[in-house]
Amino acid sequence: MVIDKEVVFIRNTKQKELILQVLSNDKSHPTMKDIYNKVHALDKNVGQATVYRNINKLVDSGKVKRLSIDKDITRYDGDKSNHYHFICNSCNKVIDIPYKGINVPADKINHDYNIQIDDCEIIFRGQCNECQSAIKR
Amino acid sequence: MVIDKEVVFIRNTKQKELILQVLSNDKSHPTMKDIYNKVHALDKNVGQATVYRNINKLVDSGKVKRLSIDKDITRYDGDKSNHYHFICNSCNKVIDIPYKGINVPADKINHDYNIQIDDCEIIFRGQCNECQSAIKR
DNA sequence: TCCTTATCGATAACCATTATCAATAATTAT
DNA sequence: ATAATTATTGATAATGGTTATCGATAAGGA
Repeated sequence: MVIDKEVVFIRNTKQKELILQVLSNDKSHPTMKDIYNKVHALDKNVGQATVYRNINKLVDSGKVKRLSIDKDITRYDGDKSNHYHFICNSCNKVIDIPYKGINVPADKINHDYNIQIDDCEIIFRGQCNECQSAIKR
Repeated sequence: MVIDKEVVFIRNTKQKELILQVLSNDKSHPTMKDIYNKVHALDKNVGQATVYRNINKLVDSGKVKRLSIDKDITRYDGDKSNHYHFICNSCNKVIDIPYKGINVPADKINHDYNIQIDDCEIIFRGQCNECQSAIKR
């Protein structure tokens, strides 16, 4: 439980703008390295610590989502549309699954468990089309 | 895509049995360290590499679930009942959310996206009761 | 323009996990 | 039972993603 969250003035920096710009509406589920490479290509002076720091800030402020999809590598999602993810257990391919049709009764859960749900991440795991075929063969 | 999955004979070992026993029906969402400590208390000869190896095998065989709940630390779940998880963004407390009432149309998604869903992990994030109160104050 | 200090860039430190390898023990064949 | 094969173990080194540190820089207010 965080009690003394000291007030800090947040500054806008070129680096932060650049990183957000690179992530905005990116549907490729990039890793930190992917993001760093893109950012660094646009500005050679940006270091990777800065990318880490700003990605974390963007996640904290809800502008970007951190995906827990892959145990080995953290991915980020700048796509703000409501959707979930499927990851193939064989080839690790990630597929976006739009929100529609999935009914998560957050209000009822909030009430039943006396919690306040701010976000819901759904991860489907299994076999993609190509890997199913490869196994069947 | 894995093609040449060579056939390997799997052996039953005391260590593997012990680790599964420690994890079975454990609802505390233990970390690797938690598990290692419990196992090591029961058998001083078991090394942590062995715990890592066997946990991974148990996850692969579906006997235990690896939870992607916390970005900083991997947790495991030996509770085989259908349920999802809520984690408090402030104090990192984990609460089990039973399956009932959440409708995930896996069959329809399988059909629509031509995939085969084997597992569905849902992670709710937000504020637990105690941390909500602390913030409101 | 000056002042305060959040942020930056470079790099060291941290730590969870995996790789390596000789020794051991589980399983199969004799 | 005994021997042979080899998956697994235990110890430890290596890996790699992320964070901490720190002097320098620059954002934003006075």
